[in-house]
Amino acid sequence: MSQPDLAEKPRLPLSRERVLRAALELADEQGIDALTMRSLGRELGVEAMSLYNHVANKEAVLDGLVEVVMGEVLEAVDDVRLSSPAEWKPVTRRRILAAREVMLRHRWAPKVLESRTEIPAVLMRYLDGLLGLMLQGEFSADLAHHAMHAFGSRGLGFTQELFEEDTEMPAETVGMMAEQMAGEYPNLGEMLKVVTHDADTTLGWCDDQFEFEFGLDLILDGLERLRDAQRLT
Amino acid sequence: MSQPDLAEKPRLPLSRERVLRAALELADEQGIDALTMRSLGRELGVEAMSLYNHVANKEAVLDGLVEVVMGEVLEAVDDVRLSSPAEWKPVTRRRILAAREVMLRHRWAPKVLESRTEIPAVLMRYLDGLLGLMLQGEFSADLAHHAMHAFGSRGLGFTQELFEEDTEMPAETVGMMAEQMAGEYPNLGEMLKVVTHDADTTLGWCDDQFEFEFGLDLILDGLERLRDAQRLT
DNA sequence: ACCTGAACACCGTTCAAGT
DNA sequence: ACCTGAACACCGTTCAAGT
Repeated sequence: MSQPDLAEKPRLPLSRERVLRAALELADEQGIDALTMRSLGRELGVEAMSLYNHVANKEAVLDGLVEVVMGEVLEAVDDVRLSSPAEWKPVTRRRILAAREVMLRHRWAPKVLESRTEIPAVLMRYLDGLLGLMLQGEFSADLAHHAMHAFGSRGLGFTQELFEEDTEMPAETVGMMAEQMAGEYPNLGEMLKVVTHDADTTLGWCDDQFEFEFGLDLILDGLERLRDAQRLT
Repeated sequence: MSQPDLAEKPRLPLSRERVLRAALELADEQGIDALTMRSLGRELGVEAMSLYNHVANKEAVLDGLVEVVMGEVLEAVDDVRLSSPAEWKPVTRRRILAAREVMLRHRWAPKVLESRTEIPAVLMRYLDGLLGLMLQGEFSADLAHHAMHAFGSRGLGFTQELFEEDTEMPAETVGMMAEQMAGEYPNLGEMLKVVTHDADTTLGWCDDQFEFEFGLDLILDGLERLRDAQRLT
């Protein structure tokens, strides 16, 4: 057919934008390991090699994903000015939990973020905003600096997960596990026994969101105390 | 030569032990990315495929590395019994800093640990020990549970590094960077200016060990406070 | 029982060739 | 200017063949 392809799909041209959008979708739906240049090409109905016309290489794709995700974070937290220093704690708390919601939508994001060799500019922007809250909250520059380190990845809404989020289990099952475990791991066994027997205790087994907020509040409270101590001197 | 190889090196036979020792050395010296089945074979003067007679696959090698590293950690921290509950804080602190020393000797360890899909038994053993200290310190099972989550990877002596440890810089250089940065990142710029001008402030620029201990103490202090509050009820 | 060589199915990426 | 096909240099791993 020498006719111009009237019947064919418009097949909008490739672009960095489209490549990144496809990459995001792929990572969200199939995980970051499923994202290869070849699979990404397939998703776009194109050979893998065509992608190199729009992105330098795979690292550039990952950099782009970080930009997109951090963009979502920055959008979710754009309230910056405190009307009073006292607002520091609740505002910071809200901001970090908002960042966390974005991270939970893109579970691969922490891993990709961690794999960057240069600090992405979007991350700098976010950290600058977080630091701004501390300065407005009347932290000294020095204490604010330490605070940023103390937050670590928690400031972005995630923690290093030492073990995968387990599937939900009925309290009974956990109780049985406790029995089994008690032999090799006496303290874990004992803890599990108590935690699962008290009904009024934190529900069932590890609730990641609860634990995240627990750790976050521990740090926020500690920092506030240090700030107040520093003010008196 | 039909003679038996008297002159050749004894060439002690391969074994899981030897494979792991070579892997450890390779990872320590050249980084974890340089550890491939082929490079590991080369190190041992053998084809990559021979390794499969002694380890199931590459994942098994990484599992083995975790065992070795956590073994070093467990060795470094075998003091367990507290003579009094009050000892909880200093002993826990020492234990975690001892674990950190091992991690600093094997910089790839956090990444490998994080990549395990099952919780390694050696890790469980370590966590059980840490939990034991908390229980001896008269934490309730529930609070001890939350505390373990709050520690996260810090309990093992490392934090998620959002940016690589920069090379040491003279204070002047940092000062210049601050000027440059102030445009795009006003809060970071301001912080840097102050931090680098105060001579009596925390030395120079980010001291990782200092920041780690700062964050650790923040958590330990917070936990102790919660424990004492819980005791009164 | 252990080691090897060739091969397979995947990567990311280069490059000359097509349109 | 953009896309493609063949190819290269790497992975981890399988398997039949050697000793």
